[in-house]
Amino acid sequence: MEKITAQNASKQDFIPLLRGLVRAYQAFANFDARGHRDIGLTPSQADVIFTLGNTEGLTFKEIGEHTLITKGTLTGVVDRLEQKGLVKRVSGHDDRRCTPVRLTARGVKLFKAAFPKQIAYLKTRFDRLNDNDRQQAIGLLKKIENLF
Amino acid sequence: MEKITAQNASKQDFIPLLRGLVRAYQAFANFDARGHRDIGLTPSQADVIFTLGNTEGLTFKEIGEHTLITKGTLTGVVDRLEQKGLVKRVSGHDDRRCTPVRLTARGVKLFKAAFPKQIAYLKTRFDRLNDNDRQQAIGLLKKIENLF
DNA sequence: TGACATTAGTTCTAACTAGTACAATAATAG
DNA sequence: CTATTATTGTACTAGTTAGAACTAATGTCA
Repeated sequence: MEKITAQNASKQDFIPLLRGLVRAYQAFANFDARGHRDIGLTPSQADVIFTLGNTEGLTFKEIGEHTLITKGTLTGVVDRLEQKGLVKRVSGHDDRRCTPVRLTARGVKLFKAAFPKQIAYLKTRFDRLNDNDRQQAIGLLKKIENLF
Repeated sequence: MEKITAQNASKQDFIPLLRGLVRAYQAFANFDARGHRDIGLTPSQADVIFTLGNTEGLTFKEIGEHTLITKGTLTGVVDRLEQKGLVKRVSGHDDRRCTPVRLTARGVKLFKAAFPKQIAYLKTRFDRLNDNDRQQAIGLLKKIENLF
């Protein structure tokens, strides 16, 4: 139970875990982003398109909960997707504060082409991890998420 | 070996792992950022200050390798830290392309106060994970990093 | 040595990011 | 019913982000 100082702080037992989490995430995120770039979408834009796929439209709140994009950011992301003609804001929700967002015909077309392609692209790498490791990792990552 | 379609793509075995990784990282990053905000630093700025602590100065390349901040971004981060008087660019490196960055006296003072505090803050949460889980997670995260 | 490639850091751009403040709407309590 | 409170999405800000083009300095090789 030694006091933490500027000298010994880096030697805490949990630091390798912290660094492992950051590096694993970054490695994945960079790889994922390379796939999106071929489609002409940013990671956030792809995240929204893929979330809206196979739905009849979702509100900003729902999209945000699924993608972890905060609402202030989401306004801009949806703006750009709307400019590209891939989604549209819809009116007529029971709660008039809510604005559902739907894929346009072009958005659906892009979704159907790009989503399976991106999943297949990711699968080539994730498949290198065996079932046992994968299951263990899922459990441990859930525990880590719940620490915070 | 079924073909991946827009319908079944979300049901691939690796998706829960992908989502677990993203959510664990985000939960950690948000918690970490709350700690930095009390110091008046952004996560990237804190990352640089903490990397420079206990060194005689590091080049942009070295800082980038440690923090995973790309060089284009790092220029701006160091600019702002220099404006705050926390770091300074130093000349005199053997390789005249290199620009070492050092903490100023104020930077050292901030580092010595803030670094142990942030580590202690993170430790309160990471300590809730037992040794066995931590060791397993470190190994699995390394495997995940190496997938990409 | 001279041509060529590589590396370090800067500059610029488009986009994302969290946070705050705000307006419109809805829910709740008295 | 009405005052207060909470929720939804937008506007705005400062800062981060990756990528590409660029300059200066270094390394390589013939």
